[in-house]
Amino acid sequence: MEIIIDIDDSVPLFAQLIGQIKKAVLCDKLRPGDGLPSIRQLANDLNLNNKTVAKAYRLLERDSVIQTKGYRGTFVHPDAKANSTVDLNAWVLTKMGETIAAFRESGVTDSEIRIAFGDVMNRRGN
Amino acid sequence: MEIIIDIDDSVPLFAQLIGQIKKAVLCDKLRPGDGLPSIRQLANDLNLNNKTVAKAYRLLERDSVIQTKGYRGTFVHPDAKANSTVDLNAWVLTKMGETIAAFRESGVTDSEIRIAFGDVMNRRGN
DNA sequence: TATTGTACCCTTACATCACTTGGTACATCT
DNA sequence: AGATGTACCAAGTGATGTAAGGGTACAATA
Repeated sequence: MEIIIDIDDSVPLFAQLIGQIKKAVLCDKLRPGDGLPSIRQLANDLNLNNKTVAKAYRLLERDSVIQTKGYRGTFVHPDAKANSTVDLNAWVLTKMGETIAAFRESGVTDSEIRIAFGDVMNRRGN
Repeated sequence: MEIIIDIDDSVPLFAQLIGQIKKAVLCDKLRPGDGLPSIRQLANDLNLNNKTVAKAYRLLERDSVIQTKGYRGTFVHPDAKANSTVDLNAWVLTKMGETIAAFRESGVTDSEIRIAFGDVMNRRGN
């Protein structure tokens, strides 16, 4: 598995990692059940921080592209290929767009929309 | 009509102005048809910038609390009292809260929500 | 004991936006 | 001429978020 990370790319490092792994899955370079490098090892290989790799892995597991089996390591999810094409962000983008469009049509200022957004996001921690 | 603006208050100046005028309407210190000071004059009286007062007036007119009659000045809206209690932001806050709650329950990261929000807001200027 | 994923602390750099102020200009009315 | 609301471009300050890094620690496994 070859992974290339470009520090100068505007795309965040963790996002690049996610993209590379998803692409590897789609190209059958990574097959369900295959083992992935440990967080620390991959971070060392790519000269990244553990936290950065851990973040990528966390997001990939949430999307069911990979599967972490505790202390035994991390593996490619059985349905990885299908889940690599699913873009959760697309649905979020659509839904968010509808909501904001409704606000704007009601005459709500962009400024007020931003304030409301900030309030809601801060009212409950992640 | 007495208006008190506190520079050291964390509440934005234009928001303070809006609040004061709405309160004056609710207390019958301002009645429908009453004339309001011109933007420039009020800005001068309160030691504010024209733009700040203009912004407050613009928002107040959007909410039908006041009515600008071109070059003849600005007046209190006939339904000002009713419209002063209506809080557009409340509806925005609720709707926004529902949308974000749906995202969170789907496992979407706060980070991703913010990115989607930023994308949508920037995709179409106000 | 070494390694696994995970969690928490704090810090840095960078970007974005809200708010405010400044100045200038316009068409319209009195 | 003077006043009205409105529009445009520009700038600085402060707050806040992301991304990334450093460091340390934990329980569970081989």
